[in-house]
Amino acid sequence: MDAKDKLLSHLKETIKLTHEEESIVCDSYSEIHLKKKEVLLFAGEVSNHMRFIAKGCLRAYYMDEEAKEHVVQFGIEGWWVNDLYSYLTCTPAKQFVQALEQTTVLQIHRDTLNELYQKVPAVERFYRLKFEKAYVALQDRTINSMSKSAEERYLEFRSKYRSIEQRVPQYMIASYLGITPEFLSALRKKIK
Amino acid sequence: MDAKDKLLSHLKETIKLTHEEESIVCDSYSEIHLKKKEVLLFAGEVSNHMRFIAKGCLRAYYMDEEAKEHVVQFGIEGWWVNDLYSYLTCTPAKQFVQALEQTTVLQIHRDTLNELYQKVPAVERFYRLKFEKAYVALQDRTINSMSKSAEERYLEFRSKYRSIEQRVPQYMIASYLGITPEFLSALRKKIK
DNA sequence: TCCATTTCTTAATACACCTTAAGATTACTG
DNA sequence: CAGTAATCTTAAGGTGTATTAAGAAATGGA
Repeated sequence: MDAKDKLLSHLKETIKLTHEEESIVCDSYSEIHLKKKEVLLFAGEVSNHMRFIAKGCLRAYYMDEEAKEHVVQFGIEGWWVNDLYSYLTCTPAKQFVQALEQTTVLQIHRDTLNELYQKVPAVERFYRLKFEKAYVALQDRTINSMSKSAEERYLEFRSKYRSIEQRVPQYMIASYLGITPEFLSALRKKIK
Repeated sequence: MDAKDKLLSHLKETIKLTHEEESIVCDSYSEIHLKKKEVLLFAGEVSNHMRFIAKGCLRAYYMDEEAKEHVVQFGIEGWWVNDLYSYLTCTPAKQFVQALEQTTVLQIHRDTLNELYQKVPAVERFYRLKFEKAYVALQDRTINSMSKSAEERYLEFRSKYRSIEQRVPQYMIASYLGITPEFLSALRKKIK
């Protein structure tokens, strides 16, 4: 199954599309190939695309004043990864988006997407739901990180994203959880 | 200026409305009066309304497993406060919304709002932008709470929301910042 | 296959923030 | 205006997580 088929079947989990609409949709996205470690979006640029992972693995992260990296999100096949903040507000991104493996991304420019909303209204509904879910996930994470211990957060991450845990380096998981790699290592030892 | 005028002028900061549209909009919202400490939304209920504060002060908070309260958001005149998660997904709210002062709220039911989107398309745009901003604010907060010390977060809160700081109890600010009231008290002493 | 790089672990010490408990203020309510 | 409730402060001692430094293990490139 090629990248565009993956996108179509992903969309069709949520909305219905006629054959004609399917081809309009396909024509609107362009396919990007990334090597491991390649950066797709740099902080400082405006994120002008919505991005779908057809294959591979990405992370979004930002750098604080002391140049330390903080992982905000991981994504694998079937996920959307972006600096939504930047995309939605047309302001410079605070986050980088980087490939952690060789990765295929389908992306659509904001202008193209707005045209697509007109041509295929169901797509607007798809993205509205997408933004809502992004909000919900973020809120869960905020509440979580403020009220649970690092150990609880790690156990939750593990049960929720087992497939991701096995694909990305531990020090990035530590960063995602908001702890140091040393402390995560200690936690893992303790839990086992 | 009465409550509905406040809502209208708030909307008109972002979108344009004809006189006819203004009256359609006004008819869609209902006015609620709350006493201090009164709860507008209980965790467990589905939040079916978008809520605008015309006067007064609200907080949104949730309770963890140990029945401790965590303040998620404050709001004063001109703000929207809600459990957006619940509203957007029609699932039971995790948060309570409670008045911290005698408060006037204008609220619109989801069904009424969806009808209003049809009648006055500019309103849909208003809310789309509202949801985007809510996302952005939440992301800022998440990043903030994970990468900054309590002292930095407090100083930032103070400069950003001076008007709120003066209206709500310190122990709620501590809760919002994710620290204990005792520690906030110590911070304040140290800073002065 | 080997070397260089990346990633993970261990352990000692340090600090940010919490817990508990008590008392001091301040704000409501009758 | 007093009494009670709500809020804020102080202080001692404890815990979770960070920092630093070093070495061990895994991975990738030549």
